[in-house]
Amino acid sequence: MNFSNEQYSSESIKKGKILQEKGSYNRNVYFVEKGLLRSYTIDEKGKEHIFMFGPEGWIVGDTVALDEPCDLFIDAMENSVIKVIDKEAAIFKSNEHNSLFKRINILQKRVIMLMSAPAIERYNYFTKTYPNISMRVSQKMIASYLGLTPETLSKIKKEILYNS
Amino acid sequence: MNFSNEQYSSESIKKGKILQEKGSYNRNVYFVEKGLLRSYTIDEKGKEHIFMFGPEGWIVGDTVALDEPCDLFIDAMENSVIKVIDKEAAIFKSNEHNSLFKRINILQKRVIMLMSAPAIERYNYFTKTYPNISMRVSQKMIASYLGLTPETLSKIKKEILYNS
DNA sequence: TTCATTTCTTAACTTAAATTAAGGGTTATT
DNA sequence: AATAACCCTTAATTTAAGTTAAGAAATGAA
Repeated sequence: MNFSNEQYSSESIKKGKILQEKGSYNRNVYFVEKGLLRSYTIDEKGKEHIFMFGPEGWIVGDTVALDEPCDLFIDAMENSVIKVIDKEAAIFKSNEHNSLFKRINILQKRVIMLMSAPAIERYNYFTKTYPNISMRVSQKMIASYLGLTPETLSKIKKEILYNS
Repeated sequence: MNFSNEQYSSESIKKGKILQEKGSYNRNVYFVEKGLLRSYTIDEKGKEHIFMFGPEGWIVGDTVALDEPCDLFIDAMENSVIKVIDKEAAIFKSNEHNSLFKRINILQKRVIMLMSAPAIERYNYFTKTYPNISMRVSQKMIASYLGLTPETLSKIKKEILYNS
């Protein structure tokens, strides 16, 4: 990675600040120094689906081609400090290979999970993978990330309590 | 990419040949010169879920770290000609950046689809994205890729006929 | 502090997709 | 050619998750 130092200047943004709108064109991605970003879609019914959380050290961005409209909204879930990075620089220069590779792996696991795991296992997988994030966001947000409704998530959590 | 020429020698494999088993360790990925590969998981119930199809020009591989067991099986769906490529070479050398970037984008769109789109839209998305592959594989395989049962896919196709 | 928003939980009901099962059609194999 | 193996479709039934609704808890704002 190594956007932690040099070259790019930090920017403080407030909770709720929108950094990218779905359908817009954006040459930037965002390195999170402090705080928490998220990327998400809104479907035809107006329902939000969180694609990724971006806590400290993460890069949040849309991997759509530079000349195509974005698939995702990006906003701040907490007051945050970020660095705005040119997408091309993030991809083609620097030692980003490893990071891209990790990103693919996370997505690979996520696709497998979404296709094959029932709600309860998705939740267990999430809490194992992101123990720190689950404390910082609402259940509604976790449900949105898992592709569930908050009601279903609530029901599942009760089940987990009883069976342990 | 550019594994089409030089350096790596081609290998002919028969339909059904297994190139990677879930849980094994594999330093290789596979460039498809001719034919069709697939990567897939098998869940606890024994059900297959196709993760990706790999027609001509694609690289099929597991993006898990080198020292971790693979998440996916890989096998040949048609008699194929492939090049076996060292995973590290594929990632860290050569002009793979662009390819990795595209791969992430495909996965990004797939995650969004799996979270937000009902069965019928998943099918429509698939036929648009892979018009050539849908002729070459069974409906069972397409269903597996979409996270549906063959029965559901059959029902959906009938609906599409009636509403057009 | 009070009022308003948003969040979480619970329950009844609905719905989309899975499961099970059976019959017909293809393709492959001996 | 005959048999087996697999594939596709259809229908009945079940199940997991979504929807709707309403009240309690928490959070935020005036």
